[in-house]
Amino acid sequence: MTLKIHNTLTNKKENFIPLEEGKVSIYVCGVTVYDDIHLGHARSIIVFDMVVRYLRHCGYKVTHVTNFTDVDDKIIARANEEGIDPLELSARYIQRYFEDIDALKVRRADAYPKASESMDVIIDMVQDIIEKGFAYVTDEGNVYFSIDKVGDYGRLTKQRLEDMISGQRDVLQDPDKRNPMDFAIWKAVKPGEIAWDSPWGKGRPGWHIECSAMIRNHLGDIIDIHGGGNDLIFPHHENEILQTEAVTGGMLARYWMHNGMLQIQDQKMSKSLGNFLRVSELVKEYDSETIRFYLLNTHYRGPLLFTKSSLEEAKSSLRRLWNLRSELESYRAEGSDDASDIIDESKGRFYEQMDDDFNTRGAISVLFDLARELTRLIASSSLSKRGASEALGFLHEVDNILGFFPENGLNDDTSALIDLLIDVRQELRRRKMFDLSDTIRNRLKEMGIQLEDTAEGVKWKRI
RNA sequence: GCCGGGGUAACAUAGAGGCUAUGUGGCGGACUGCAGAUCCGCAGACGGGAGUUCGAAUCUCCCUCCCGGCCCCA
Repeated sequence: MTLKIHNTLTNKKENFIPLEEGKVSIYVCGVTVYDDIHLGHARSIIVFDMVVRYLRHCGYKVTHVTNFTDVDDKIIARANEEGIDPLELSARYIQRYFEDIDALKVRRADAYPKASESMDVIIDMVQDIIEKGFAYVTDEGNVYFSIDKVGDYGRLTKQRLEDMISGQRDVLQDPDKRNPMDFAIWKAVKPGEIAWDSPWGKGRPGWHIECSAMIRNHLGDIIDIHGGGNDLIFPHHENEILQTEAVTGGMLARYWMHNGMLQIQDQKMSKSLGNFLRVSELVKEYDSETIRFYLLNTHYRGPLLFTKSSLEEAKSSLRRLWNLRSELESYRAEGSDDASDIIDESKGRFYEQMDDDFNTRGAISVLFDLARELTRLIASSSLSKRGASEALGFLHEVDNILGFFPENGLNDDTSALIDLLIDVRQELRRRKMFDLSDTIRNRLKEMGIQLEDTAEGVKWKRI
């Protein structure tokens, strides 16, 4: 079974073959840090967290780099509003970013380079591009990448240059640009802006160059996977390709992966549209597992329309899987069925789905099929101990990839107290004092402990 | 205008020529003091039209609607 990845470059699913056997380098475009991250960012972050987790599960040694754009027009504007230093503002949101992704159980990347701390490599790269004849310096100290120097513009975007020009917005163009499609790789300083010294005078990097430079600096000339939201395909990723290729003469990334947009009320959720849902708010209301489940319960490339009720639905669905785990953990009967055929088949199907361009939705369906089969065996006490622990092991594997299960249980003191309450309640029930027994159950439920009366005795779990 | 992704049962989503799709919700049943959980069963589908084929939700063409991108973006 080989992993297939949909490559935006070719628009096809391709067998994944890393440059160096057993190793994968992956760069995922991060955020511009001038505000809190929203659920749309979380989708991208969690999708690529899953991708990295899965690649590691497959045995690859993965190096994952994600950047922060901490020098940018909007950061400067926001900082000026607040009357603080732009880097102070970005530092604040970087810290919040980490708080948010930690709350979502996202595993940290191996490096988080910032534009502001990568000026040397950025300036070197700009210089290199100029020297190789792909960029020019204007009198005002702007450096533009010259579109006319490349023969095949639009490889990733798959559009002809003329078509893009005709669809262009009316933006104020610098008259010094030789071609309106030329883009800035270095911007000359304007009054009140943060700036760095460069051979072309004071200024700051263009948006696209930081990624090209940081990729090269951290991962080398060519990387295996480059990821990000599909709103970055043009112009950001297109231009990254041009810059890097101008310098290295080779390709930038072998596989380009782009996640679909999260939509809310039929529009893209976006900071600039102001229709966003902060992750920091969301995690107060929903556990991270539910949010992850919601986001991964659809294919990463498709659009996802957000509604509150679909998040509620994700919550109910996920509880089913949690229930399976706690049933397996507390399983005490000694049946004879190892369920090895069911478990093996589920594993096979699960990984088949994951290998098919990370089809988490399909993989999740397999989990529910398994849950039904297994709970049936549990209910009839025919599952063997061995089968139960086998199944639990698989759920553990799944959790390692998808992050769907919470940390286990309560400490022993607490569980001893719960057991005591259960004993008392059983006695009350025996005496048919149901109002009191129900009170205990209700109060425990309020505390997040669900009691269940079953044929095999009383079970409890966290909800 | 150009490029890309979509339209699947009440809802959210997989699937991609013939095989009972998954979840949530609904209805009926089993279990229960009640609740919960779970199991069993039922209903319900592939935007519209033509074509290819023994057979199309799946392939081809046309139409239609939605969303995204076209230098603010995950």
